[in-house]
Amino acid sequence: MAEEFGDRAQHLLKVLVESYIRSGQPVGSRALARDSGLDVSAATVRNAMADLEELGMVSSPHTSAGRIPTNKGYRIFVDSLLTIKPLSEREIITMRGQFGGEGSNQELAASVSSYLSGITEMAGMVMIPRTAKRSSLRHIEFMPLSDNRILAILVINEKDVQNTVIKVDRHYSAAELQQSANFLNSELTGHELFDVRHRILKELRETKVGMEQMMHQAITMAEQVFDQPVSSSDTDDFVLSGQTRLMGFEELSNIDKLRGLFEAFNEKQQILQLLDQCLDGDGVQIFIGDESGYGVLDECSMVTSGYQVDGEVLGILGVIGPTRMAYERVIPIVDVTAKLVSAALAQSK
Amino acid sequence: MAEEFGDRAQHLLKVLVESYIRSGQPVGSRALARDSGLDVSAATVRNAMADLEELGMVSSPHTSAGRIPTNKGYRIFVDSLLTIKPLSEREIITMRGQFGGEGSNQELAASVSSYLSGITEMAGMVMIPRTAKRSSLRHIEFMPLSDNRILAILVINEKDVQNTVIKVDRHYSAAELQQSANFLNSELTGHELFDVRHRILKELRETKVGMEQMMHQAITMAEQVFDQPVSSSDTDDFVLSGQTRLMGFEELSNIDKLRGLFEAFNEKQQILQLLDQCLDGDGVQIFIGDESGYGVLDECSMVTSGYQVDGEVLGILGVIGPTRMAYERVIPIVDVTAKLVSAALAQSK
DNA sequence: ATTAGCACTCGCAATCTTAGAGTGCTAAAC
DNA sequence: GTTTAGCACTCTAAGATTGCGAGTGCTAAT
Repeated sequence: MAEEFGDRAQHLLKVLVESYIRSGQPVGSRALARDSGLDVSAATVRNAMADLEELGMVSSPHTSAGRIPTNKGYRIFVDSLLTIKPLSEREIITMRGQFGGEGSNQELAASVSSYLSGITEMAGMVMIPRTAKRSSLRHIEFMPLSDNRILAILVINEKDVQNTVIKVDRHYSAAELQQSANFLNSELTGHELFDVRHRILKELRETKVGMEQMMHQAITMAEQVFDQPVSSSDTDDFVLSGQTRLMGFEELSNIDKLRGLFEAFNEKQQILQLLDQCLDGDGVQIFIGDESGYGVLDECSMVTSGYQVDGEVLGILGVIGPTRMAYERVIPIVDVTAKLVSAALAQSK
Repeated sequence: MAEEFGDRAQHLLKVLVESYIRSGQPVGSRALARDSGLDVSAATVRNAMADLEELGMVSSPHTSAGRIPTNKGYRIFVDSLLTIKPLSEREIITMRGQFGGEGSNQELAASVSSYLSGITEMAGMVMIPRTAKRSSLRHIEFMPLSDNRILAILVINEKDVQNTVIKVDRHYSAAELQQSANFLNSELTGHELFDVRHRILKELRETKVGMEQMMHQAITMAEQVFDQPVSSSDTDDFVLSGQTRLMGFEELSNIDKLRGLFEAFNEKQQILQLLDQCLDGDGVQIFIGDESGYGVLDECSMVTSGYQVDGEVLGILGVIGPTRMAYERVIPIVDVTAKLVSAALAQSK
């Protein structure tokens, strides 16, 4: 019952949010009555506003100002009131040109992130998930370093390369390492990283109990290589662009708030955690303000969508901007971008 | 003559700058007379101030405020008036513990940058120069990708790995690539990248006119690999930490200024250019305000120093902070850090 | 050359004023 | 019972006014 409110109230909320998004100013009853298209007086609107305020949808900054939407109000707005303006054919075509199949995943991500930032004039982000799933090992190679350390080079899929340094108990010659690599290549190449990590190594170890010394060493090394988080530096898998655009927004002119936000961007960890939550859902998802339970995003919203290959959500992309953003424009942009990226990935596979 | 001014004026300028750095407030004649230790009256100080103002060393924000140093005033201060407080033995020992010889150059740079930021409470930066000099090629390896593209993997020195994708005219088999790599390894391994790029390939091409097909291909590939800027992504060689700390400073509370600064940080290019200028000089160098001819650094100073191996300056590290920073503390910190990094690099070599 | 004295300037913060926007309530109208 | 008009009231934002304190520049005396 607390959530129930009539058609007119809904309509008014919609118009109010739209108006506030446009102007950034609290919306008064007179203006709202005029803009609503309804043939009601300002007094009636005032009554409705009082109800909406009681429901926690709107609030007024002070007694004699108009109303502004609360996070909850925004939530209702985007969930059930928003009329999305689909992109024109033209726009989609323009966008399609942006994401050529060239370059590594890293490069693609950077380009998409920057594109999102540019077109929405907010901050763009692309997360590249740990490549544990859907990534098959192409080749493995060892190289001796000083101090009993070995450089392992993994080639994954078609484009991506990862380097890991492991430590071993003694010095190995180049020839020995070559042998180990050959063995591992013959056993592991073509398998998905996920499988390699969770099954194959174990099997190898178990089945070949009496195996010769060399294989034993090889497997020990491999275990060390694949034990690490696959993406060598855990922070490489998240690209943020155009953060500075956020400095242009009124609601973020408070330096301390801005600072908190930028520090969060630098941490990455927390943002990634947030994005991980989106991995489950389907289609465009929206975080409004600190719904995420994450204080620094106070006056911000995130609009995200997963991109996928073969029907499986691989990663997340989206934008971060002020809560007061043009959702009806941003949502289809993020949506289409995710689909185009999915398509580009499918094609390059 | 324009630059000449007496001992007392110099002393007063020194005390003024120190006082302003401490308080951030314009310094009045009375306070300055008191703090100077000189047995003179405020009126005398006022006369001296008038002279200094004429010389462009100080200025007053408005008629009835005290004086603040201009960039030129700061310049004189750091060049000839500053008494540097050397670090205590204790502090140096603590610092020495920070930079273990572990990890790649990238990791070392990140750690140093972050350390500088932490201890100075400003932004730290470390530039890793293109590894063209002082970097010897350890190993080269090719791997076929789709679409006639080849992944080239370079191992440089002991720790660093670089990946480059090149395009070729036809498909090469793994065996063919192995052959090419073997050939190149035998010819190039152990040489410095700089030489490889500028001499050896050329020589090879010239001397072996009638060489067999395979070698020809190998050299063509190698030329493509080494033609690129050696650091695969040109932006990887600059690590900045703690930018957000800059948001805490009064003089950068202007959002637009801050935005310009952060955009410059994102560009990297321009900052790198600036740092390149430091490569020539010896010891600690200081940029004050927009001396660099670089507007966004308006109210900022950079304190930098080169770090070196075998007597050759390899890269630059330092800090960025407000012009009004505690130079007498920051300068020795940067100085010692550079020396410690040099030592750490020498050791790990 | 240095100093004391003094009039003067300026910025800052506090206080007050006014205009405008918008509300909440009440009583009448539909 | 919902809707409306009317009205008193509240609050803010923007100017205007004032007093204070800090600091200067000038002048005349030391």
